[in-house]
Amino acid sequence: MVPKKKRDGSIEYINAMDEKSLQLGQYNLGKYSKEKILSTWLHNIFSFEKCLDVIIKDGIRSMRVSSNLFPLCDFEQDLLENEQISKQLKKIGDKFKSHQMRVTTHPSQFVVLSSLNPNVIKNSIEQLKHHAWIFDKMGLDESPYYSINIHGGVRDQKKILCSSIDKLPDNIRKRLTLENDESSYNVKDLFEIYESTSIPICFDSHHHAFNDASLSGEDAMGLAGLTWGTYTPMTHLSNTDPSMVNGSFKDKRKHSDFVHYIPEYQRVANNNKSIDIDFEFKQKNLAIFEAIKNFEITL
DNA sequence: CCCGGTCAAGCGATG
DNA sequence: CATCGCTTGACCGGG
Repeated sequence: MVPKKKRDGSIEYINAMDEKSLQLGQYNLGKYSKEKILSTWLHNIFSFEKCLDVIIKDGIRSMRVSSNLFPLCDFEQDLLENEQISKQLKKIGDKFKSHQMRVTTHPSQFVVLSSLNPNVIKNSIEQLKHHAWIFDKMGLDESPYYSINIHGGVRDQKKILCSSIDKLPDNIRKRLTLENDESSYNVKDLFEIYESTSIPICFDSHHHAFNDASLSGEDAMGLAGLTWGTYTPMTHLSNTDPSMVNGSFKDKRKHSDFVHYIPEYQRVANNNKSIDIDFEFKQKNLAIFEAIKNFEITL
């Protein structure tokens, strides 16, 4: 988020990432020319670099790459092979590396490698290929340090999940991480997947509260930490909004604007640099600054 | 300008 | 059984 002065002199914070989207319905009506689509994509990746500059200036060392930089690219694959796009992604990748930043991406909820429908798996792999293509273009190593992070998907389908993972191309599989979710795959479930596939577990302390496998947060994070080898484990942090603590599952899973609570084990591990944390708060960098003031957490 | 309705996809929870 | 929510909201068409 960056400050912007309004006409009346007051300051409001706006999203530094000005991302444009395109709609399939409009596309199918022939409303989008190739030029329009390409210019939207270029707008997004130039905007992305501006946003990255803000993050770097803030001293934040981790950034999530949007899954929507190239709307409708599934239908216009040829347009992706473009000199300007390649150059800009390379430039962004170089900037990430020269500032020792950790880069992650979180493909959408429609990526389900454990689906009972083979076509869903096929489409999921296409999505993952696209994310891996972006990381390749940025020149980021094939390692979970630069992770493509997804959820386990359909509950109780570990066999399908493992066999889908085994079939993934290297440039996806070597970057893949699995995150525990609130209802289908907890940390113990994902540890079983790890034993068969070597896919590291991205521990989410908020999700863990909903689906804890009878493990304390500390033990769950410890178990997830065993799956990372020499890499610093990535973890996620978010909170239920205090006004929602007595609400329904739906209300409680929603992420708050700012940080209200950091589990002590996660705070300590962050400050001694044995884990990294992705802050999932709606106010983004503003939430991080406020947390530094309020919770003795360090960048 | 501003507003309300709408927007590809999978899945699980909710009322 | 329709709707909502999934880190982050944007686009479109009509007033």
